[in-house]
Amino acid sequence: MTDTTGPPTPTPLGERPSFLLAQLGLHAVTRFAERLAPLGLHPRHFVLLAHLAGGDGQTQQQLADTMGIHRNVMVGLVDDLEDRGLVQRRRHPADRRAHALHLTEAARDLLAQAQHAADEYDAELLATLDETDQARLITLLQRVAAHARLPVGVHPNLGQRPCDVAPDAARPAAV
Amino acid sequence: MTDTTGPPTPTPLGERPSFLLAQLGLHAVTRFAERLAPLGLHPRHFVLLAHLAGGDGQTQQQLADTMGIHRNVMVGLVDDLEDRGLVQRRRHPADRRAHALHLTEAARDLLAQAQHAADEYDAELLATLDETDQARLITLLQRVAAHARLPVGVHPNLGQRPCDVAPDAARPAAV
DNA sequence: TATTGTTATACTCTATAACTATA
DNA sequence: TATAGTTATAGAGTATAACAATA
Repeated sequence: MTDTTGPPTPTPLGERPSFLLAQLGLHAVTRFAERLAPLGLHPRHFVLLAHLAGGDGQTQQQLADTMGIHRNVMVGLVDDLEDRGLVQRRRHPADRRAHALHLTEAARDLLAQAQHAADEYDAELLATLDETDQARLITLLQRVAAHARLPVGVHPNLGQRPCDVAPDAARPAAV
Repeated sequence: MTDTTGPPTPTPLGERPSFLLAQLGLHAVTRFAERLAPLGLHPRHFVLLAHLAGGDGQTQQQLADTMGIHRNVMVGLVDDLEDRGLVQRRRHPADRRAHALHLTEAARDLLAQAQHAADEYDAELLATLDETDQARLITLLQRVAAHARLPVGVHPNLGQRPCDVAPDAARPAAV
């Protein structure tokens, strides 16, 4: 059968996994950005700090590859964080072209607060599910992500415009 | 306890539901846009056509509210589809300021193809899960979306730049 | 010749505000 | 006065290409 007339009842958007994921993904990143804004951090800054905390001294290019963004964008992100005294560009011991990025103590304090805010938001996002279903959902999402060959912990477009993080604005607690 | 030092082991990004949703959401909308591109449709066009198929004769403002976008953006979307002969702007029977939007037969044909492409993509996206887990994931996502008070079938930022849909390009099949 | 960091440019998308014609 | 549609404008974000320093 060449079914060119289409199915009698098309799948509603609210039942499409792709649509649900797109809708929830945008919502999650927007709300998470709102939670991070009081700390003066953009979601991308959070991801950058988190990745850097996993290994000090990485180059900008390495971090850009890890985060799935272009090195040009990385320049601006590091500029922001350096202006705020959260990261330092030091001489790379082995390559004089590259910068070795290092977190400051203030950054580790602020990152801990950001992780706490993220934990709170994640809990609230899934608050309607019991613990079993929460774990089930996370596992299912991880399986789908793995099947799509998405790198673990990498997300290039984390929140473009939910908040504007001026280097000299809104940092009530740390720094 | 004022836990300002943070937890000893921060939650990895790959275990955060907010991060997984953001990552998968962007991935889904990007890949879906690629599937739709051969039809000359942007995801937003697809959503517009799908909503309009549910009720012909709506005004641009009504559709914009339904889709969660501004009426200014709706103008451009309707322009695209009208240029391609997929929708018609007719006189509204009750309000001479408004346009009554109507789908053409070509649009219904193309929409059926797009729905088919969406079904195919959704199936592939979840191909790694058996039927039980697929249904479970969709239900869990719907519950989380409902808890977040997300309107059913509404997603404003559906794919900004994965493909550029020129009104006079790339329409192999219909129209 | 290739690569790191940087800067400049153009392009896209969005948000805001205006304008008109109707209500 | 408020609303539907339209247009224009400015802003943010991105991508591409170049450049200097170094490998």
